[in-house]
Amino acid sequence: MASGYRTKQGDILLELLKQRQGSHITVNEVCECLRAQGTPIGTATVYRRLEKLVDEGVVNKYNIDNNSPACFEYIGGENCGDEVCFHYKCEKCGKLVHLHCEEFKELCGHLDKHHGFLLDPMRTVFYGICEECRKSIKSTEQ
Amino acid sequence: MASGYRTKQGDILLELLKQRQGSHITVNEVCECLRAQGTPIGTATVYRRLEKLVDEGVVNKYNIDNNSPACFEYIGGENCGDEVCFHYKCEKCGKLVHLHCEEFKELCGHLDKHHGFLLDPMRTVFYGICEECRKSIKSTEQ
DNA sequence: TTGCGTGCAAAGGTTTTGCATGGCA
DNA sequence: TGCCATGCAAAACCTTTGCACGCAA
Repeated sequence: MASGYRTKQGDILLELLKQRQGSHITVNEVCECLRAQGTPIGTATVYRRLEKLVDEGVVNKYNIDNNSPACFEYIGGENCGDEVCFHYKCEKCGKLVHLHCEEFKELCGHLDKHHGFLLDPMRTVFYGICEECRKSIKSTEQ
Repeated sequence: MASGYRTKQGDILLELLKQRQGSHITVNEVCECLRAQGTPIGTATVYRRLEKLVDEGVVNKYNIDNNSPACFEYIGGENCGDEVCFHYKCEKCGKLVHLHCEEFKELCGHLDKHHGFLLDPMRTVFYGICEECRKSIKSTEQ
């Protein structure tokens, strides 16, 4: 899976990502963290390594907005187990949540059979409003 | 609904968007089209007007990638009718396609009932590989 | 006349790229 | 030793912002 040379920087980056498993981190945050802990890595290198990790399926990349930086998250092919794993992002509070649900297997099957489209759950993010924000909106607006 | 002054540029932009109904267009493409037809509008103005139109619900904005420009589409509250409208983006050829399908109503309903999540079809994009690219991959790789 | 809309240019921020250097195998 | 990875700086790109001017109401 992993191609190319193994480098110290690669290990450092992967270690940080693993520590942050379950949450998301931007390239800028990665660089700041590494600088703070005394193991700085160049920005370009971080981008290049992350791109490879995304290709390998070890890391997910989320494009939340066009103007905010991309978010990365370690998944290691394990986090979501053998279930199909989706994410949804709340447009109000910004929360990103994992979803494990059989329903989505059906969705994948449907897209495959009826639309010829092979869905990539890793990269697909549902946008909308989460339960908590819906409650707070209701109680505020009325 | 529409607030503020009515201007010539606003009419021109809206007219172009209506002509492109059913497809997507970037800010850059908008500017080039208008320049080509002899009615140029400043880039900043296009951004500002589109932002308003998005707020008014007349136009949809899709952030497909972090590095590609945002796509805009005229809907006028009508285009997708009462159907739920989704998009999928091919990770290989970059194609962005509309989907109209009852299946997604069920998906919305499921997310609502079982996960408390109010899906925003306007902003949700499915990523994966389209039919044509799947065929070409098969014939190329093997 | 008032004040929003426009257009130009500049700024802001993220991501990519070129090139010389350093490190892995 | 050969080649990929790294790091710095510069470039590229999309989008936003400041400000003076023009136009709608």
